[in-house]
Amino acid sequence: MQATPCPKCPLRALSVMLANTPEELAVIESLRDSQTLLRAGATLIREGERGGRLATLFAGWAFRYKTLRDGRRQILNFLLPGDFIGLQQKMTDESPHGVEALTDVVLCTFPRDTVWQLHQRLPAVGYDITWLAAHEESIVDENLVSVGRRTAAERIAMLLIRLYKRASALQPGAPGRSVLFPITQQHIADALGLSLVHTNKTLRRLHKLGLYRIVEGHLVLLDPGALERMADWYGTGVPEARPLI
Amino acid sequence: MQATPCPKCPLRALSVMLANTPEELAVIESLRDSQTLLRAGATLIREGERGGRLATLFAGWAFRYKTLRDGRRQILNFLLPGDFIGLQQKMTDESPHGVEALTDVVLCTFPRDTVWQLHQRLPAVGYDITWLAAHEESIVDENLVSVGRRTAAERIAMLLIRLYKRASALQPGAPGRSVLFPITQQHIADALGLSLVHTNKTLRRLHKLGLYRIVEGHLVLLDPGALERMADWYGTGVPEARPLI
DNA sequence: CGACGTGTTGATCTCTCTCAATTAGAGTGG
DNA sequence: CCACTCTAATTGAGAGAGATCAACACGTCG
Repeated sequence: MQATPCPKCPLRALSVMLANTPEELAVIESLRDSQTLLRAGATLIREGERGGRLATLFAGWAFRYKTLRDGRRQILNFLLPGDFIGLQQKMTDESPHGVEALTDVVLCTFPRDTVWQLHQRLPAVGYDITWLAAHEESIVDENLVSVGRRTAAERIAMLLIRLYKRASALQPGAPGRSVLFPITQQHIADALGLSLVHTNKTLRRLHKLGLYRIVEGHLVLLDPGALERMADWYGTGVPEARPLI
Repeated sequence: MQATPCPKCPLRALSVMLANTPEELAVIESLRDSQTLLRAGATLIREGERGGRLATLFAGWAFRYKTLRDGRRQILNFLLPGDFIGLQQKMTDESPHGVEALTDVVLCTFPRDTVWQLHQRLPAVGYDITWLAAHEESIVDENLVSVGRRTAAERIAMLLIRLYKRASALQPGAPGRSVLFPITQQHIADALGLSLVHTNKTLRRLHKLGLYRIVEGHLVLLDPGALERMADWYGTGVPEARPLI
C-alpha cells in the first residue's frame, strides 16, 4: 500500500489535532514502519500477547477490551482515528488488554522503541504523548463513572453523546449531521456493563422517545439536550481535542 | 516542615521504584516547591477546580473520584505513596476529578509546568512519566472490568487483593503480614459501584469464609489463593511496579 | 451525655439478568 | 431462484443480584 506522508496526513487538518512543526513530522515519518490495512473484526492485539505492535489508528474504528476466564468481556474504550494503540504496553511486557477492529482499519505502525526515540529527540512531542496517555485515562475514568454509578438509560445516553462528539470532531461538516456508528448492540452492552437484552430494551425506549436514530450504521442525535440531561452530563470533563503523534 | 531531600527519599529505596541518576534527582529537587502536610479528609483537588496543584504523594493514602449532580460518587482509583496527583490536568484546564486524602498526607508539590520542564531537560524522566500515566490508566482499566463485569463478591475479592499487593510493596517486611488499610466500607462501595449495605453484607460473607481480617485499620489476607480464585484474577495484567519522578 | 461516623442486619423492592423464541437481512452453495 | 445458515435486532416471561428503607450497636468526641 502507498503510505500517506505524515505532513500530508489528512488527520492533521482537523482542528482537534495538535500542531506539529515540519521538522517534527519528518522525524515521526522517518520512524514509521509502514501503513497496514486490517479487516473489520481483526484482532490488532491479543490479550496477554507479547511484543504487540505500536501504532496509531489512521482510519477506521477499533476498541480495547479485557475478558474474564468465563468469557465475560468488558470494552474499555473505543478507538477512533488519531488514537494510539499499544502505548500502555511497556517494551517486553504482555499486553494487559486486547484490541479489535470494528471496521476495516489502517494503522501507521512504529517500532516498539519509538516512544523513547520521540522523547529523546523531540521533547515537545514526548510531552504530547504524556498528555495523550493522561487524556485516554480520563476517557476510561468517564466510562468507569457510567458503569459504576449510572442507570442503564443514563449510560446509553452518555455513550451516544460521547461517541457522537468524538466522531463528529473527526468528520468535517455541519454539526447535527449523522456520523459513522459501526458498533452493534453487543458492543454497547460490553462497553456499559449491561446484558445484550437489557441494552436492546433500553435503546428501544430511548428510540421511542425520539432521542436518536441509527440508519445504515450512521447515528443522528435527534434531541442532544434531552440526552445530556438524561446522562447527567456536565459537558465539562474530558475535553474532546485529541492530539496525534 | 523540613523537606526530605529527593536523593534521600525513602520511597527510592523500594524495589518497585524506578532508578534515577543523582543528576536527575538534583533537577527534580530543584523544581520541587515544598512538602505539604494535609489532614485526613482534606480535599487535595476539587472537581472542576482550575489550576490545582501538581504533586507526588510522599506519604499517606488518597483517592481520585468523580460525582454526579445528585451526589452519586465513583472512586476511580486509590493513590498510594509514589503516585502522581494532578497529572491528567492540562495547564489551565479544570480538573476532571477530585482528590481527597484518606489519611494524613504529605505531598511533594511542583509548579504546574514541571512536567514540561522534565520532558525538556530529562527525556528519560519524561519517558518514565509517560509510562506512569499509561500505568495508572491500566489500573483504572482493571477497575472498569470489575465494576462492569464482576459480581459483588468478585469485586471485593479483587479490591482486597490489589490493595494488599500495592500496600505491601511499599511496606518492607515479610509477605503475609498485615498492611495499612485506611478505607471505610463506604469507600469500598464507591470504588466498586455497589451500595453501602450490599458491600457490608458481601464483606461479611467473605469474612465468615475466613478469607480476610481487618484489625485496627490493617488488612490481612488469610487465604489469598481463595480470593484470587474468587476474583477470577490471572495475576497477570497490571504490573505492580510503579515509578516515581 | 447527645451527636456523629461506621458497621451490622432484616425486610422489601426493582432494575437488570437469564432463558426462550421470533424476525429480518446478508451471504452461500446447489 | 431457493433452501440454508449466520448475525443482529427484538420481545416476553420469570428469576435474582443488588438497591433501598429502617433499626440498632458501638466508639469517639466535643
